[in-house]
Amino acid sequence: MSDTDDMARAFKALSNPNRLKIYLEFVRYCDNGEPAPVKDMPVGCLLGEAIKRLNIGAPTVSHHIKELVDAGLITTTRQGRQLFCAVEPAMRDKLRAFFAPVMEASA
Amino acid sequence: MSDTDDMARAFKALSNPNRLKIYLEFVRYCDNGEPAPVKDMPVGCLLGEAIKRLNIGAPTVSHHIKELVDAGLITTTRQGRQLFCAVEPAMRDKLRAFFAPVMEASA
DNA sequence: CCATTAATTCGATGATCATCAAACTATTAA
DNA sequence: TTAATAGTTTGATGATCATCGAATTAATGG
Repeated sequence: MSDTDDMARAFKALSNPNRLKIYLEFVRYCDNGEPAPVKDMPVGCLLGEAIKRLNIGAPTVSHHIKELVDAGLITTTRQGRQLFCAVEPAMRDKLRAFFAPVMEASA
Repeated sequence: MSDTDDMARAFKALSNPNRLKIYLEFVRYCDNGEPAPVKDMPVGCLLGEAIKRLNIGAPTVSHHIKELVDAGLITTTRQGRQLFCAVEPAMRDKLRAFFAPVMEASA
């Protein structure tokens, strides 16, 4: 698997509008510019609220979350019956680097 | 169509490995850090050489290029029987901004 | 005009996708 | 131990996708 293929896989994970919105919820929650950003966010929150906003069922959200995990974009942990998600910083940085201007990247 | 949907569409266009490679050829060619970067690159070049590298047929490349255009990632012009492609700077910047850290984006 | 070249269109095919409803598992609470 | 809650799995369906071969259009060169 080439590096390009890794990127393509990440893009595929972000190519579904609902999945992108879910990822963005996590990004906003985890990377909001605070000195020590909160790392985790309960999916229960998504299921309870965001699902209604997105108008998709629980199985679909579950599926989307797994896709985001498989693409290396987020990680999950479980606490009791709740799932916690966190943005994977390595992949986020990879994406940033990918779109960084060539001039800056090679400087 | 929300801004998020625009992004999702761009990601979808980049989610196919071959299409991503084609786009990257254009990016490298158009945005190589030179003061006045060359803007255009003949697709004929792709068809002649890169196609062999990618191992896909001419109809497929033609299709991929149209997808990149529809997603707003590149533009094309025609000269004689050759097609010329250029990276769309607005969309490239949008993608960069999308992955820019929140801290920097709001500074 | 004819042949060649560059790219597109068409039609088809097998593959993957997004989503759902129903059934299920696991955890908590009464 | 029963009920409720959080999320997952399964199986299905209609939709979209990537790719191809064949036919097609458009431009160039003899």
